[in-house]
Amino acid sequence: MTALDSFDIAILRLIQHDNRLPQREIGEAVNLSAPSVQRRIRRMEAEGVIAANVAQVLPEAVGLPLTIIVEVELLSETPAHIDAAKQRFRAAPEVQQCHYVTGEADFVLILAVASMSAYEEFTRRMFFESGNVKKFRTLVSMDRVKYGTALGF
Amino acid sequence: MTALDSFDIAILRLIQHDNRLPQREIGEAVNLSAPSVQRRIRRMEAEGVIAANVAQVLPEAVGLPLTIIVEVELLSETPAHIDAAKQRFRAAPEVQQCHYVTGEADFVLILAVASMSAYEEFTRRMFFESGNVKKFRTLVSMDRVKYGTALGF
DNA sequence: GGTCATGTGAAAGAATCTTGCATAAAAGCC
DNA sequence: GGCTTTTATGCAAGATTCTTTCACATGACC
Repeated sequence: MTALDSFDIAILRLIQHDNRLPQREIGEAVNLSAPSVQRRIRRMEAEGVIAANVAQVLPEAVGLPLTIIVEVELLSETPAHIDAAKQRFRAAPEVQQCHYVTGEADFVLILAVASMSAYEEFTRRMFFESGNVKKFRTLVSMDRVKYGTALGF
Repeated sequence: MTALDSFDIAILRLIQHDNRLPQREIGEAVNLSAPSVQRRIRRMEAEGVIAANVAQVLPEAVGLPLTIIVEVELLSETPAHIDAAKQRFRAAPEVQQCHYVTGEADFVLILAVASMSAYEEFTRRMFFESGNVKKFRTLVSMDRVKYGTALGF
């Protein structure tokens, strides 16, 4: 993965907020021609610097108004159990984000669910039936104050 | 905000993973003409159902390899203090996501920072100098197991 | 039945993306 | 220094995609 120069950074800064900006406009903003912008974007996509191009959907609009953050502590923390948990969480549709963390918990999950009962069902399925969860801590979001994947660079 | 039908849902399902899919291809996948797909996407953008169209940038690539999750508990929880905290967190470039939550904490932050010392500097600036933070709990991400804004619908 | 509102597809037009190519700057190498 | 190689650039043409127009179909409501 080759290093990014200031043009790449400037392009990323723009498209991480709006990836439908025409290449011509990006070019004007960063002082580059449209084809150059395009080649740089393609290169960064190929390198994985740009992980994905996505539309951000309002959770409420698709019937998932509840955002819930859960800290999960496992009983067994052997590599095999950790990996099994990762796979489980990754595969669960309710899980929007999942982090394997150091500190007082093993995992932090961010969920998008339809209701508290949907969350309860999730906890049964993912925490109790698996048999490897020691405890979990639930934090219900009242306000998604800041949301998205934009970075501060 | 008018309700979404099954076509809208099908379109969202596709573009929340790849918003550069040609309208023609989306149309073929959902059995609609390209102009129809386009009008639906426009409508959903205008209504806010589609909150944004963005490129997801790999944090490592732009010098922010550390993802840190912080739970923050405030001293004073008056509405004025809550709002002040929301503004502070929203404005901080390190803060990628911020949730105001019920439960054992007031806020959950997800940070993207360059290093542990950058994080320490952040805690000084945001937690100590503000004077309204009772305590905070730090969880450092070792693995972004699942990451993004895609929803499971 | 008639009217209105809404959504649709086909086709033309506009804008954007993509590629080929000649050139220029930078890097490596005698 | 002078040469070659590599890499990136802009221009312009071509291909693709997006956008608009328009006539038509469907269903709701009197």
